Amino acid sequence: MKNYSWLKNIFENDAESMTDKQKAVIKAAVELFSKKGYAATSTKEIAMRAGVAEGTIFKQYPTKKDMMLWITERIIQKALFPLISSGLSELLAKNYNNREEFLSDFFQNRLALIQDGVPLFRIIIQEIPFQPDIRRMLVEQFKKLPLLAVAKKLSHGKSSKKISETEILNILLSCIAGFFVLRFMIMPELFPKKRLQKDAETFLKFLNHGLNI
Amino acid sequence: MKNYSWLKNIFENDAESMTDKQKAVIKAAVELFSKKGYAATSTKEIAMRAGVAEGTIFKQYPTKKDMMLWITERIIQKALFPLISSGLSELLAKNYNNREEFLSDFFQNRLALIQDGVPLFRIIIQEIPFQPDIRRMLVEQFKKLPLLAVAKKLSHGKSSKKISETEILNILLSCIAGFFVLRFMIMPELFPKKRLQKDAETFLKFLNHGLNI
Amino acid sequence: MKNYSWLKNIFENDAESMTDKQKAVIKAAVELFSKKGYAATSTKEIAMRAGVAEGTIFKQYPTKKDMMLWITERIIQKALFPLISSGLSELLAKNYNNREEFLSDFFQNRLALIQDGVPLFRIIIQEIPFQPDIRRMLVEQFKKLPLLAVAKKLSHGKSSKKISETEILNILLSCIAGFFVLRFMIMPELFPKKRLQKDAETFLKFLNHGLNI
Amino acid sequence: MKNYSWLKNIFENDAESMTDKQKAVIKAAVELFSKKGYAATSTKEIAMRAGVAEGTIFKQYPTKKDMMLWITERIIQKALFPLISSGLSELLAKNYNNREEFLSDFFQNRLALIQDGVPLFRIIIQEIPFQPDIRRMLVEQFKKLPLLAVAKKLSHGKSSKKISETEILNILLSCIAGFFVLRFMIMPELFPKKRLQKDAETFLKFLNHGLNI
DNA sequence: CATGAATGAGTTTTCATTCAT
DNA sequence: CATGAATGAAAACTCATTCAT
Repeated sequence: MKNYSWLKNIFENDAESMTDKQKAVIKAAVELFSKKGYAATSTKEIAMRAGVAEGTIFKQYPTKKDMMLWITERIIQKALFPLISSGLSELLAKNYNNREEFLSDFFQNRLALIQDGVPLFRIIIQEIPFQPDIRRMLVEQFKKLPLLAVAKKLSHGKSSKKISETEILNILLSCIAGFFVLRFMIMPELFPKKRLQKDAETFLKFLNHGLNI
Repeated sequence: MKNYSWLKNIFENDAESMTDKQKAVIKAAVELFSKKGYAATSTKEIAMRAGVAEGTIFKQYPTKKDMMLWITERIIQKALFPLISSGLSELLAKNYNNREEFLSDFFQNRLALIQDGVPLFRIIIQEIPFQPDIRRMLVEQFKKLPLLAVAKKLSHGKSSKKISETEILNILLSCIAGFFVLRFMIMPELFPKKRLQKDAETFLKFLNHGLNI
Repeated sequence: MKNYSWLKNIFENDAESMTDKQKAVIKAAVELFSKKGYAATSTKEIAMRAGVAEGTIFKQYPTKKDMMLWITERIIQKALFPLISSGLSELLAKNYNNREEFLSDFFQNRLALIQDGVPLFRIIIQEIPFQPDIRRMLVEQFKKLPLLAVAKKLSHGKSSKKISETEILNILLSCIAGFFVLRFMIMPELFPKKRLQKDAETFLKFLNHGLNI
Repeated sequence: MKNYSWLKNIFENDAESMTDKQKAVIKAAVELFSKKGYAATSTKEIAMRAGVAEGTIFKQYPTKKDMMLWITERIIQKALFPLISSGLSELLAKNYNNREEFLSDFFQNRLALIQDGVPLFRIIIQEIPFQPDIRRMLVEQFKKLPLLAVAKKLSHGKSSKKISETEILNILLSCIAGFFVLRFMIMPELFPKKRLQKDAETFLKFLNHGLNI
């Protein structure tokens, strides 16, 4: 986990305003929150892992919770949101012969990035049920995405159109969320990473067929 | 949440060996673990909500963690496992005209029960990433189920059979997990309960079509 | 200071509901607050002096401030207020030949009690400027006293009556407060306790003459 | 409190050796010590209010306590002592017809100055019980004053001379201390500032009569 | 002279757990 | 079986102070 690439994005805007120690604190916190959960991680542990004094943490964030909210906000804005939205407009503009090709483009490009971001997304998923703030932030960010346009594009398959775009979206989100949550959070032991690529392909075909309701 | 029906199942085997106070402790713990998470719930809170003295908790379980493991074990054995397995053999024995009917029978019958058990299942989902014990228990229980038989039955549709039964199972579990996790844990605000029944029907149709890979 | 008699009054209503350890906490806190001030006293110090664990303190009072307010409230209600009011109605009912006799009765009887209560009153005086709660409590208690009646009695001397009863009261309170604050809080070194009795007598004569405005 | 005039006196000797920032630190410290007390004021707060970095404070004074002692020393030497002594020799030299005139001159001239200095004197009064250094300093300064001469002058009224000059002094100090401490520290709410002038006049008359023991 | 990041000892407070009653 | 006072270790957080820049 030492060098997962999303981390640098987290500091994007603040790269210069933050010292190395401050970044080390965030890195340590992300790693520990991801591994043990927010509530089960002590500030002392974070400080030790970051190689700083405990007081240093509280210079940056008034409370432990503030730190967690800063982190989750950045994860959503700098890792999760870009992951979903990057190239979405190009994707939508492009003229696809069929839906499977579209889905494939959308999905496959993101697979490696998603895997890389798993430690970050675990934090979001873990804290979402307890932090309305995070839920609000997520909804806000999602509203900015042209998700209905995507759904519209997807409904232009052989579908008999009895199903609304919102419904398509819900189904898609449910399935994709399930695909990753099950594999990376709930039952990682049951899903070897080697098979991920192949599983994803099958899953895509399934999705494509499914949308022919 | 006052009287969700699964709770009585939890005490099934121990109904007589447990006093009312002991049951109250478990009930309070379940409610609080579900609402705030295990690590963020204090034994003092549990005692207060249960209306017992702090010491009473430790008469039944030597540690807080023991209590949690007892609870999660019971949830898996008395609520989650029965939920999935009940009537499964009858279902398998029955001769279905088509797959959709089978799926519908399987799914619809369980919808109300699932909703009822949400507070219990939340605890499992929340603690799974941090407790290998729970993961192990889950895998063990699942092995007892004729899931592959179900998958086999499902593959006898119009499917072109290019897809293995294990793959069908994985897809099904992913989608169903996603359907409920998204709705009951991650983004409850976005999915009004009134629409649950209708959403489930659409989702079923989608699953059925999807399996025609 | 080991056994100043006011302390038992502090526990009056709660004597049975409080354990020995709880009382020891209060005693230690009173002594330390009086000696070092509230803000400069740590809960660890209090616990050590009381011979209890630090956690014990917080079983009784949610915060250190709560403990201080409980203490100050009791001091006002069980030590300061009774000190002033005790026997006041009898004093007022009695027929005095002259004012000096009245003042003398009022003052002299209280001298020993005041001295005894100094450690308690120091806490009040020290915290009053920073705690509006205490000021409010004090005003409330003082309103219950027949102070204007006392002032009236005092104005029935040879006074030419150009001065209102409220003014008499203010003067009296100012002087008496000054007498004790200077001696017991500001400059104890300058006022040997041996001379207190004699000083008080002179002071009384001065007051008596002064009221002949 | 923004511009109370005594403050400039505090810097008198050091006006040139101190930078604006250093003066701002002292001003902020005085205001905060006066409002919240020394022990309850953090150096961070002082730095923020002064608009300087935290480190700046420790360039001038090695420790927080040193700063407080510097401040209290200056208050005593540059505000409290001059307040009492200014014009005292002239006052003593002057030939007064009666004592009331003398008292009035002494008292009235100082009323505005005292009011102005209240925030400064509060610090002294608050810290006196806990800082023997301050008590020593105060006694030292007071010894320089011709207070006994004042007392002698005051005893040359209609007094029957049964009372010593020291006793007169003690009485006077007690009463004056009480007058101000009650009004400006203990119970400011009960004494509207509008009435201060009139109250002082009555109080003076009372003092004058009182000294006719 | 001034800064502010960093420190680490100390403070208040929480918490799971024990045990005498 | 149940209580709740008591514990002490650990948690979150504060603070005066240092030091490299």
